[in-house]
Amino acid sequence: MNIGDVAALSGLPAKTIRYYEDIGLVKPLRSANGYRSFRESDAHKLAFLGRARALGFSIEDCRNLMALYEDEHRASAEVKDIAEHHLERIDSKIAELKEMRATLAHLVDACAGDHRPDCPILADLAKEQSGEDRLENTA
Amino acid sequence: MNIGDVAALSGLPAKTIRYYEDIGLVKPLRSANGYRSFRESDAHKLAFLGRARALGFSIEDCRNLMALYEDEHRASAEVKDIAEHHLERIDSKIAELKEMRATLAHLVDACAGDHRPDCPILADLAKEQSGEDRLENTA
DNA sequence: CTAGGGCTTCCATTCACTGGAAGGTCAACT
DNA sequence: AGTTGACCTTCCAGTGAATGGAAGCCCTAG
Repeated sequence: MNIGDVAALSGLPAKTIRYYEDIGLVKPLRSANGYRSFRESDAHKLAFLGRARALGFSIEDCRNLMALYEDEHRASAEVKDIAEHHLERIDSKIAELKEMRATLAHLVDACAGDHRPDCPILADLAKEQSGEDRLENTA
Repeated sequence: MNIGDVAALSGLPAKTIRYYEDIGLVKPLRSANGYRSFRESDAHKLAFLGRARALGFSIEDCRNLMALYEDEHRASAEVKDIAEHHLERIDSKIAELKEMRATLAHLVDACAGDHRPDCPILADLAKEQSGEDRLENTA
């Protein structure tokens, strides 16, 4: 299979597949003409990577997950550990975004959004420092 | 004020402040010794930037928000527009993360996490393509 | 034999910093 | 006067995970 074929199969852009070879995630063979030659197993790996990335795993996580996948003697605990850590990262990211969302939604709500210059959003961004900060600076 | 002082005041690392000067977000004066010399207004700007960034606005958004902040004849509608777009981005990001979270939590839940190699997480990542994909490829 | 599509490599760019090296400056203490 | 040590300067490189583009092979169809 040429790169275009695995790209179609895995749903990954050819560019990305080349990049994955660059960083050692796949090691396709080479045809006589210099083209990358992908085996079934390479296509399978790439699909695996695509799904892991879609779940938000980092490349390093993917590397580790692949290694575990290929290790018949793995302990599922190791996989679960990676997944649980990732779940925590997702959760804190969600929490962070929700907090931003809450603040921002509040400000957007308060803003008239008309032709006049008065704007609670800008007022908030420009406000003097909050309680804790003021304490620090006054101390 | 030297850079360390505004860093303390704004809560931004000195490195970041230099970077902001680099990309034209602040324009501190220079002392005879070559040190950056920040006015009150610069410190104020940096605090503004810090808060906007903390709300997740991109640097380009920050640039525009600053410009609006400094424009007495702005229409609050312009500010609100930027904020609403950002709110949408946040919402779709949250939705995306929640979806990941749901899938991942399900898999983590199903995984024994013991010494045995059997692992639903890996099984899912390695599975043959899903319904839609199979349709596409069979066609 | 030429046009096109697919493939190759290499380099630059993205975003928003961050780290580090090499060196100048300044205030304080010996 | 000398020397720490904290602070400041510039410049270059790296982060993550690709993505864009240029220049140039390769292969097939017409």
